[in-house]
Amino acid sequence: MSSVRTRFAPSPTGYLHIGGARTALFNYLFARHHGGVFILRIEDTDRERSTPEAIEAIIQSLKWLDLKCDEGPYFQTQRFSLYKEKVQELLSEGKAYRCICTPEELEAKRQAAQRQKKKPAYDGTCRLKPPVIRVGQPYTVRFRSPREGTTVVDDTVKGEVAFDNGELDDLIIARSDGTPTYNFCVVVDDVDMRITHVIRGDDHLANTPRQVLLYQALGYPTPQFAHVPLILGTDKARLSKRHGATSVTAYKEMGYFPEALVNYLVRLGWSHGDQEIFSRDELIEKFSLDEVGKSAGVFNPEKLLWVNFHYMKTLPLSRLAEDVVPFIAVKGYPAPVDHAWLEKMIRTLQERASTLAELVDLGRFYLSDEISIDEKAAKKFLAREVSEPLEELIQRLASLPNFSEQQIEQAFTETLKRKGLPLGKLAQPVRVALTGSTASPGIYEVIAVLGQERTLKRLKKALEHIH
RNA sequence: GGUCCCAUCGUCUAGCGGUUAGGACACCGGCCUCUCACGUCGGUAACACGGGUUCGAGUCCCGUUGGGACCA
Repeated sequence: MSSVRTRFAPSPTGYLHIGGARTALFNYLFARHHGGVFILRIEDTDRERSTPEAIEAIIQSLKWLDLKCDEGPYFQTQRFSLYKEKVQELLSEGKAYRCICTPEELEAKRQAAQRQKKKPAYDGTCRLKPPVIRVGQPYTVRFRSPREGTTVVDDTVKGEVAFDNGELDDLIIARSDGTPTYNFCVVVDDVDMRITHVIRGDDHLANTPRQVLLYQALGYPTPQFAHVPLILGTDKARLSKRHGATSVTAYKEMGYFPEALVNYLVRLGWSHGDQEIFSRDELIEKFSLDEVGKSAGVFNPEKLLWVNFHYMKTLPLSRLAEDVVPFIAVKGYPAPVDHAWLEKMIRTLQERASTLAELVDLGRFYLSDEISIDEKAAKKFLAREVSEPLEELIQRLASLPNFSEQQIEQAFTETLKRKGLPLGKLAQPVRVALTGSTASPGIYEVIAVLGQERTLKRLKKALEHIH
């Protein structure tokens, strides 16, 4: 048994889609699990719609998700000579034939067939009577598909799926300009790259019998197929742009972690008992096509958010500090130079933010001194009766030798004891004064992170506001 | 329209002939508490329908319905 070789073969017509990312992930995990090889092949034969930007975006997204390929990227546009060679081979063996029917004729036939309620398949004019081709006359090449019998696709996920050969008409494998067509290139490439397991979206299942026939004609064994169910939007239609963000890039920009996206995506269609969170090593160890479900799944952004939140709480602070920097920049805040301070700040916020973008939003009062104070909060908490305890607190905080959380807490309790107040009576006004809002991390933490100077400045400003 | 695929809480899913049908997200309560969260405890909520097979079907078979994909 030769070693496992899988491939991910996207068409570079846009950003890497969530569904594509999951297909890539499954291929990657399957290959890694079996100690095999994961290959990236760019299917860029549609020159109209393929762009270099899309190629770059796909490669970058895979890199971000940490799905490294062992071979490739290969580009189909660089492999035309191979396809042509294979077309010639089928032609010379009589397994394919030239067809001079024009698009107009074909269209007319199709319409005639539909009028008679027959299936609009190619009628086989040139298959039955080999055409005489004049010099320079354009022709397509069609695959001579068997008329009788059935073709069975052995699929790891779906089981054995039988197709009646009578339903399959003679597929065009080369267009009149000589370029090969999709199904043909796929088969030739998968053969040439010695792909052992074709793991791809459900949407390719109906194409598969044609490909199986092509394998047979070319004289190669078929790989093992595994068609994984599609990802749907909330309305149960195939996930697309109109369902909102669907590209990997978009999630990166919204402040999601690659680990979270991978973890969410792998569980959409695959499960391992009741386990929800998997490390990369666990994924490689546990992933199996046997546990991939058959039915399509609805993409649930809220669960993804929860998974991301999990990683927010568990990823090391140094990593969070590194990742959050670009999100601070897009908001226009100055980048904190003190990495240790950034980590302290994040520690107070990480169990309150689900994304890096939200982290920055919640931490805005740390990142800028131009805080906007919520009017309602100010009215309620920055009232006259707090001015006395606030003044005392300011004095105590100002005299602290080192500004530790413990000392800060002590300053609070002593002030409160003297004034006979519960903590809430002082904590909330201070919170509003320092953060502009009634909701924030623990007040001692906030003060410790802000530091003595900034804290006193804001508290004094609030005191002025009260008077 | 033809061919093919699919069907357990709202969503992701466990289940592989005998279960009080389990977990997770979301939602709703209690506790914790300086606010917001985290955490924790508990709750609402599902086998699409109809026939079989079987002592016994969520589980096997057939049909219906519904959804999806591909081709045109």
